[in-house]
Amino acid sequence: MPELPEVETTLRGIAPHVVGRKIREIIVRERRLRWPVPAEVEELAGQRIESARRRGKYLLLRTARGTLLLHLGMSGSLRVIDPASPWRKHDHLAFQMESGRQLRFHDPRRFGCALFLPQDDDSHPLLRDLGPEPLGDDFSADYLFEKSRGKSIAVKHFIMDSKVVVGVGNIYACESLFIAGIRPTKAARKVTRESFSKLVTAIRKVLSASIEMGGTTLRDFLREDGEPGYFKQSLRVYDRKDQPCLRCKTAVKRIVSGQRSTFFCPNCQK
DNA sequence: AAAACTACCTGAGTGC
DNA sequence: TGCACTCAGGTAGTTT
Repeated sequence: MPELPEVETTLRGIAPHVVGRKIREIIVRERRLRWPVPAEVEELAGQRIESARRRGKYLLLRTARGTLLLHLGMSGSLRVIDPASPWRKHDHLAFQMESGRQLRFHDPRRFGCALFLPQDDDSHPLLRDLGPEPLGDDFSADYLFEKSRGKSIAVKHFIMDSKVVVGVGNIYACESLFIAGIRPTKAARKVTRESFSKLVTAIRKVLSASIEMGGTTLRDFLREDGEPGYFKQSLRVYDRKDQPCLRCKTAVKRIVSGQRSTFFCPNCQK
């Protein structure tokens, strides 16, 4: 599923094919995404895409007339393909570029969205309250420490809150907490500055490593689904219930926290 | 205000 | 083989 690294990979993959290029036609086959695709999206036909950027898991393609905001939800993907490619089930949108290439949006579960923003700034409600980028300078141990004071919420849930920091999904939250040696259920307010320091390092490490893997699949993902199958191999605790902890051999535990599967080593994570 | 919970959706997997 | 069921996931929106 598209986590932050995969969205970043998608951005890097599509950018050369869309930035500086004109959209000839926009085809909407299924308007019922998370929110109905507004008519303004189709009105971007004829516009040139001036830039492409990512904010959290949102992709923003700017034109002189307004900005296209895309989110891949849980099952979405964007591919640059030959326009003659047959429409697959769940291919909902297509952006036919004047270059001849076509950008196609595929999303079985339709948790993704395609919206129109009048301006390319972060004032839109979906972007306005987002926390810092985990790989940016504003994300630090001090920031997390201050932000978490007085919060009884589980630290795992805390770092998965996009108002706290963007792009940390269930899998990366589990992995980062394992590396940092922090129990996922620990109240955020009880996590020390030192532990947050380890956590920040861990989050950066996990995301960066994953982006690099995404980089490896960059060439393939234009053709295939872009699902990096080998990412699973590098997971340390996620989906490893009852298997030995890679550090101490204790059986990995699976619990449900905040209605999400949570994996941790009861010995290494205090 | 903060925390907890719900809804949205489909495909994969499981058990009968 | 097929049916009924559960689960996964991001996040906006609602309820406690």
